[in-house]
Amino acid sequence: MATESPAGASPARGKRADAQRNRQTVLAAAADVFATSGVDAPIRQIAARAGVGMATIYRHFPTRADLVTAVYRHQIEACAEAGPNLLASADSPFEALRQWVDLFVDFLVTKHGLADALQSDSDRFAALHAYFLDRLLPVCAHLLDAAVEAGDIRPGMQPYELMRGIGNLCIGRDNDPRYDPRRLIALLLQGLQRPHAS
Amino acid sequence: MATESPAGASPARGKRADAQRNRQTVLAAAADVFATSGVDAPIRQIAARAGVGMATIYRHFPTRADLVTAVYRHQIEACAEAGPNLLASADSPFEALRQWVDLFVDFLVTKHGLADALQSDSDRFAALHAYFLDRLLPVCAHLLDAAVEAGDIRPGMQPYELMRGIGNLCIGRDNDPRYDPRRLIALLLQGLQRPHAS
DNA sequence: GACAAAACGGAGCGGCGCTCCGGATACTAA
DNA sequence: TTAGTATCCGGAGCGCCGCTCCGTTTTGTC
Repeated sequence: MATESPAGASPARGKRADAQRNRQTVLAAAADVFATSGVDAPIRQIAARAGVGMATIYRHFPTRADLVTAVYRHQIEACAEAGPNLLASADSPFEALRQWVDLFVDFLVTKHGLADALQSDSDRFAALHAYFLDRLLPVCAHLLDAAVEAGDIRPGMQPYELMRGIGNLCIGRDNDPRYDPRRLIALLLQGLQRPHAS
Repeated sequence: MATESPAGASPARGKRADAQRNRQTVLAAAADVFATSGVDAPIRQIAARAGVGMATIYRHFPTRADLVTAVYRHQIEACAEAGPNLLASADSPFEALRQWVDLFVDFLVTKHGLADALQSDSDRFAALHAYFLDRLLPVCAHLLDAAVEAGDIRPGMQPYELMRGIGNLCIGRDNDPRYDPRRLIALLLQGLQRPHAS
């Protein structure tokens, strides 16, 4: 499955030893810097943190999106894999959807500027956007379909629109007590529910 | 009312004639450039368009937010003033709220990158954020209160959270048929409605 | 140990935000 | 009209950033 993934996964096979080492070093440094300065942090800063030249970073991760993707790959995968599990364990498909959305939101909110980057109209992050969609859209679609089929929500909601809406709501300064994306997203999901008395 | 407004309104009184002329020239150029290149367009570009030095722009509009505010001031005011009118003319307070939100969304969506700027965590736009809030938050609060009092929606929604949520949903590339912020916002408002059968 | 392929590092280029200051310009008073 | 001055203008210049190019170093192989 993961012998030779396409977008900068871990193409360590066949690479020189120092290249592999540097790749890991850069990844660790980027994770640190992203956590403190956000995913928009200057490449120079990451390079300095890693004790490495800038060209090395660009060589391993041609686009900023590639670097961000690589740093958060595991968590995105975990989120994707949680979908089917939740569907099996939750009381209802709608409850599964709600829990999955919570997972997704928690992920986005705890990463400085990740949600911003996801919706940025700058094409610097296009690959990141694409990766999120490729990986998470099918999961979301599956959950939505299940909820529709169970009669929990009414049909018509497009997965893409829902995911972008959720992502958008997570944009902004963190830790503002006046704004909690979770409350609005809960409202959104509630608006999605099929009225019980119709 | 508007004899001497605080944040760069039209402090033309007492200024030299050329300064007033340049102010208008810059405003017109900025409106053009914003429309084509978005509100993040380089200051140099606006200066060139206006046939003016950069320092002239910074002198009249110290912050980018001041320039953006000045360019869109009339439309923001119109949106603010529409609130009470809609409340008087609509069939119900909730309907007035819905129409006002539509107005607000139309305004945001038709301005390249305005919504993005509003929620940007960069403090370059802090003043813009503040101006929107100062001007529109009371209107939104009034509409919300009226709708709550009429029993249209349930209480508890904070105006600030609603406005930021709407603003956030408007972020992103324009003219994507797969994503229409209006649909999600309609869903949000629907989730806000008091269930008719309790 | 020698050799070539692979990888590295940082100087350098263009673009941008913002400031600084010598020069031009518009008002005022005589 | 003219002289004088406060006001305003313009763009060179500084620092920061993304990204690339190329001389140098490291690694693996024979």
